[in-house]
Amino acid sequence: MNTIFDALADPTRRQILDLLRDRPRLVGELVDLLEISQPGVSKQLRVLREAGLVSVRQDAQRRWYELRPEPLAELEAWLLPYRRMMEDRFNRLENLLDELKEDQDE
Amino acid sequence: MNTIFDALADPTRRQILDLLRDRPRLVGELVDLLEISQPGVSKQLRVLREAGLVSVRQDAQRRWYELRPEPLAELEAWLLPYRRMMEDRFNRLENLLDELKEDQDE
DNA sequence: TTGTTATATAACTTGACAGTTATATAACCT
DNA sequence: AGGTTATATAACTGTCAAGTTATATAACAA
Repeated sequence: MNTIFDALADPTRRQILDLLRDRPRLVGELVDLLEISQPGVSKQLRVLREAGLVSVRQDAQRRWYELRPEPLAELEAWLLPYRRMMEDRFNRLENLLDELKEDQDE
Repeated sequence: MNTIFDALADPTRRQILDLLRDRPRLVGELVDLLEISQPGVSKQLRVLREAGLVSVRQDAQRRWYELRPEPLAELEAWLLPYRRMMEDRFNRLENLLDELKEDQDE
């Protein structure tokens, strides 16, 4: 279940995902927008496809790549316990500040 | 700003973070729990330290490593627009199902 | 057909990085 | 001091993956 983290580890792939957030795009469009070769883009799209993060629709010779955000739920799930920790820490900090304020008011 | 994704890309580092969620730990404890050498652990701890994900407290020859979840907020921020997409998709699906149900009731 | 367009795949190169062993550092203990 | 414990750093190795160029595939256009 390593694959989501792997897929997101590469900045080019994250850039592709960001671009696909606007709308589906052809490979050629992505090649124009990114600064790597067409086979390079195709390779990254393959990784994203295998991670389930994009889907493809064929249209004659063209392929429309579309974002599929569902697998990111796994990331969210991983983050959950850490988010709780962050909230706890934040609350503890707030309480501390409140106490300091009360001390000052005395 | 690539560092958070990089830091989380490696499964050993994620394992370390998970272990530190329970409580701060000594390097030696982590060495026992993981299946890599002590220098290997120290190396990953260095990466996590540089990403701000752990802090260290020295205690004689020992070093307590503690989780610092704050930098994960960056990940959360990155996820935000994707989460919105997921919610939209989910809502659209719900509406579709509702409509189907209505059609059936007629 | 033949040529062109759009994308994928193969083969290769290079750089980065996770892990290793060996060694340095430095604080403790007797 | 001398030995031990805990960790970090250095130097090395092997693997993997991101990018490249060259080529294959396959759908369209004339």
